[in-house]
Amino acid sequence: MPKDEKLKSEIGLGMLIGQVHRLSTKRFVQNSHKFGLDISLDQWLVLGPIWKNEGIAQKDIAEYCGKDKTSVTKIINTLEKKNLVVRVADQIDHRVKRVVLSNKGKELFLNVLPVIEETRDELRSGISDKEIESLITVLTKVYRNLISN
Amino acid sequence: MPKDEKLKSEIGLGMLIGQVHRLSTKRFVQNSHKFGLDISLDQWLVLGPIWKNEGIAQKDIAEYCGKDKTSVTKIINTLEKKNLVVRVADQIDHRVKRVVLSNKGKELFLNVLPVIEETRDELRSGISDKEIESLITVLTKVYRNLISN
DNA sequence: AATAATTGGTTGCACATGCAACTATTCAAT
DNA sequence: ATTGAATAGTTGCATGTGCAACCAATTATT
Repeated sequence: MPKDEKLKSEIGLGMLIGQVHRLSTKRFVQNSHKFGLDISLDQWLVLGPIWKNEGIAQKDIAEYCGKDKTSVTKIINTLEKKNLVVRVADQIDHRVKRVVLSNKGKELFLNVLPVIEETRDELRSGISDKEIESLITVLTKVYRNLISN
Repeated sequence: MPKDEKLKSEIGLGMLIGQVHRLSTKRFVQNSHKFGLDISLDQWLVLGPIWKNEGIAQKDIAEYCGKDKTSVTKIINTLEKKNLVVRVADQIDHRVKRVVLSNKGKELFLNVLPVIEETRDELRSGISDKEIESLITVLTKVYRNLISN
């Protein structure tokens, strides 16, 4: 009956990755609520490149956070609805839209940092740095196998 | 400009897992199309326990494949629309619905096996068994950290 | 300069997920 | 036996994803 028994016995790598992915995004949202915040992990991932690069174009956001451009469009829609970011049309190239953080967005960004920290600590609890490093190394190899489409 | 450079430099474990998860489900679907099939990875994951255990109840499917019961409900809806499975009300406990594969479902299940194999090989290409094993070991630790809610 | 190809972004459709609220049925406790 | 949990499943809402088709603006070609 213990869930990990079952998992270990009959489940492939792909499923394990799916589980961890789902559970960790869930945990992030739960933790953000504990801190009185309301943001999803994917919204956070899109906010990141905007923070680092004010006025970044949407296509660059997509590249930075590894998302499809349609996903980015839609996440920015919800960020805009929440008044966290603003879209500004580029004056030179009228196709591109540049995205800027509002004050509310900047504030939220800073407030989320402890949530990131806590979630990260929870994920890594009882796991050595060496193990995490090897995890990242191998996972990166899998990643490379996948992007070479 | 190489994507993995960017990833390695500034991206956390959570994001890496997300990337790998998304890309691998995508790859599975692409491969299923190459074999002339039309099924998603999650539909396949739900089909699995039904294959192994004809007439399994939905709540047990959820537990086997680590999904929320609402997700299972909806995936079974689409499997039923595709005529791959049938819901049968339990005659003793009128709350539970037992799910059974149709002939079409059984056929599809068998046809998907090579897709699984190919996708798996692509993911693991150039990665030693030892590395995969360590990946699974550490990922399982992360998983355990997450299920202990 | 006119046409064709490319690029940035959006929209619609189908699918998957979590949560909360809900129905219906079964089980427990008094 | 009646009332009060607990359980199995569904539904609605908000969010996120991929794909294909699309628009508008920008480059390339000739």
